[in-house]
Amino acid sequence: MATLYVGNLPWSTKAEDLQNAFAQHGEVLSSRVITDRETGRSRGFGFVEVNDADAEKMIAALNGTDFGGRAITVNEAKSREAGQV
DNA sequence: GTTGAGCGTT
Repeated sequence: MATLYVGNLPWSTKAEDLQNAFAQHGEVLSSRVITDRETGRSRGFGFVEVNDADAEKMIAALNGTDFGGRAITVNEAKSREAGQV
């Protein structure tokens, strides 16, 4: 699988919103919206875990597209664990 | 009741 970074999200975006949007373009394994740990507010970005074979297509399909009124940024995520070779 | 580049949590 692959992890996708999703940025420029509206404050009101939820994990299920990402899952719904990405599921239309590929196989979504899981999704997560990053919220402030101390306040609980959305940080305006998140991550979507998808099938590795569909990751590129989903990035191309959703990167720069309108989401809740904002053009979101979608890229392959780089992070703390897993996904790095 | 806010903000706007950036890469999360066991």
